[in-house]
Amino acid sequence: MPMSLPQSFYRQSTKKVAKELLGKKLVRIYKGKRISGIITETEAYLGIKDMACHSFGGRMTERLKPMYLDGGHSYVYFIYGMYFCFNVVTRTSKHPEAVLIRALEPLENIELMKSFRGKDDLKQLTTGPGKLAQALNITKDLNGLSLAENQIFIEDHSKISPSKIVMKPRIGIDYAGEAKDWPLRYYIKDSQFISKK
DNA sequence: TGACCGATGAAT
DNA sequence: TTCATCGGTCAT
Repeated sequence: MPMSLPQSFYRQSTKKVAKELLGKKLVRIYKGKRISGIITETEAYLGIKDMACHSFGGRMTERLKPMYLDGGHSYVYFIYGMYFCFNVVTRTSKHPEAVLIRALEPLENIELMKSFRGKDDLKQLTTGPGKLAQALNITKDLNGLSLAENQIFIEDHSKISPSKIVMKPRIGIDYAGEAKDWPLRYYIKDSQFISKK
């Protein structure tokens, strides 16, 4: 029986967590059913010194509260008036950093994902942060939760060797000054389930 | 109370 | 490459 990752996993450096989340399984429990996928793409957001990060400069508002929880909590935010993005909070409450989950390879209850997405194409179900949130029915209800609880959590699955991890600049943050070029986007080389090529 | 805008997606 | 999109956020 797989177990969800220990709290200690999330309290490591944000870059390390972002890389090591690749190959692990994101599990959402919906009405008693498991909806899951293998994490194929992530992005690290490095807190107060990272202009692309919501908590840049130490900003602290109602929306950002989950980022100031200890590592191992969820941070779900709403964007573009229609999508949710799912993040894993890292390190400790003194460091408002997180990892955005950008893409999954569908695994369990794929039919349920198709119905939530309103699409049949496997490649269109979870290849993007907004898409995967929709496929797993992730909404604001799941914001600020401990990943040790049983609504949404992450299980160990397969180890991705460093040679299979591609590093690139992050998506959609052109406004972020020098941080826009930092190679904080990670994905599994040759995976068919990536948000952009 | 309301002006502003985005860690996107889909179509082209 | 372009653009629809609109609720939430945050400063007032």
